[in-house]
Amino acid sequence: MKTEASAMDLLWGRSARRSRGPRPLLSVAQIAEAAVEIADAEGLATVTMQRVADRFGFTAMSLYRYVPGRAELIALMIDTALGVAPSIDTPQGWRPALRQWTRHLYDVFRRHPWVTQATTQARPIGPNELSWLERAVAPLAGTGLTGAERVDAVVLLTGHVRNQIQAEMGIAADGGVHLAVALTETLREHAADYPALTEAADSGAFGPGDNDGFEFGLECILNGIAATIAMRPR
Amino acid sequence: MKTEASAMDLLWGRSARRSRGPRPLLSVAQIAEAAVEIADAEGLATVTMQRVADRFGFTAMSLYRYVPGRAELIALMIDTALGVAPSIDTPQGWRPALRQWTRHLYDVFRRHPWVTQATTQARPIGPNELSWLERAVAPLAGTGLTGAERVDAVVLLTGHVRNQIQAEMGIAADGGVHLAVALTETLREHAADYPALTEAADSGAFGPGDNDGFEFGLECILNGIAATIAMRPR
DNA sequence: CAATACGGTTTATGTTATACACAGTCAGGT
DNA sequence: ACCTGACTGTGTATAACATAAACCGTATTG
Repeated sequence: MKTEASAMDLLWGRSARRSRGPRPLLSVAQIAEAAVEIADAEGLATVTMQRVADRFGFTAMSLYRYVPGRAELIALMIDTALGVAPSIDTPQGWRPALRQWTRHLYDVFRRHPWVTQATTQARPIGPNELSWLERAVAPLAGTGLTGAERVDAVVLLTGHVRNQIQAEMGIAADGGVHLAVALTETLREHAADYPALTEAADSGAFGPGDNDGFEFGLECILNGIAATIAMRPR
Repeated sequence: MKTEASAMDLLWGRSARRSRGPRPLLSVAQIAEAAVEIADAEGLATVTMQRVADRFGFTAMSLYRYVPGRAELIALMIDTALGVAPSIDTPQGWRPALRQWTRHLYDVFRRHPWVTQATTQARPIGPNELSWLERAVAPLAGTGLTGAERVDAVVLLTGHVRNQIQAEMGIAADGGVHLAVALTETLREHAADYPALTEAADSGAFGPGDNDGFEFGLECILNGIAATIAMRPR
């Protein structure tokens, strides 16, 4: 028999405590943590049931006592990696609060870059992930935005973080060469077909310069939210 | 022998035309198109070399004459699915132009939802993908933004589209139940832990209502870009 | 015409998730 | 204090997958 608990049950700790047979030597949390460590070190693809089990000196199959399958394990990994959302210590309005929140999220994603890959598939939401949502939606109360819009605004910020991390991980990888080089070279060859990009590149768009896409985008979104709020009746 | 062309060579059509042996019965484009059809119909995971080859009545191995491996095939699929970027027919400034561009991109992603999964890994950029970038950066020329910022702004929009599609594909999938239901149910059980979210939900955040996260976010970002431009010296 | 490069196939290998049945082990009622 | 049965971890097996290597016929080129 394998675990019958759904991913949702596991995430929300609804495991029926069975007290009959031998005591389990592992726990779902332990397994998830080990998997996260592997993913942090060598990427999501290298997280196999085998490797996780090896960490404990167990066989791959033994993990199926705790987790229904690999997909559910990954869902657990995400919630484990996110951890509970940090509290925000700036009470001066929604703007600095969201700025700080976004930077916190950015840090987490930088520590666990594989999360961007893992979160692309449909998956259940765990308590930690929900806590992040909660902390971001809270400061937007009383801004005149509807509940739906408050959530949408937060989704916007999350998307920015995801996208930024991905870009940093190197959107282009042609034999290990960095995006900047690969793209600039390609652009040089096809300058006629991509005049606007070429012009942007010439003014230093892809250089390793002081450009910080994350901060630029963050302020941009915050400006946009502010503008949207401003045109709302209070 | 297999194909020695790199993904970049394939994408940019740098295939050395060999005229020696028998004529190829397939083409890289045909293969990519077939793979895209499979992914559209049944998801990226079901795109195996076997299934693609079956479409032509060939063996899986025959594909390796055209494509170095599965990763390169996926890169080709992305560029094929994107297609060449549509031209923008509104010359009234960058705002409507970018709005239209983003909606176009949104449509493409809706037609090929698997692209969001595929683009999470490091990959080479193809001519079509670059054409999309080009069309979006162009209207931002002369806005006072630096080249780097122009690209950052476009990346922002792309991230929004990606994120939105993903959300639509159902961030939560607990046995086929939709995000709205699953989340609202979870929230009800833990209302005390997530007060702000509960409040937002009560005001209709997750209902199937008239809320359109895509349009909200889009206007938000455009507002933000406008605000950023406004505080630039001309 | 002969050499050779090339397209497609056959066969094989290593990796993966996972199904299934078995053996040891421990809790709980008697 | 015992059984007894539920539950845990293991061994073995299977199927799907990507891909490597060797092979064979064919069509082009010298």
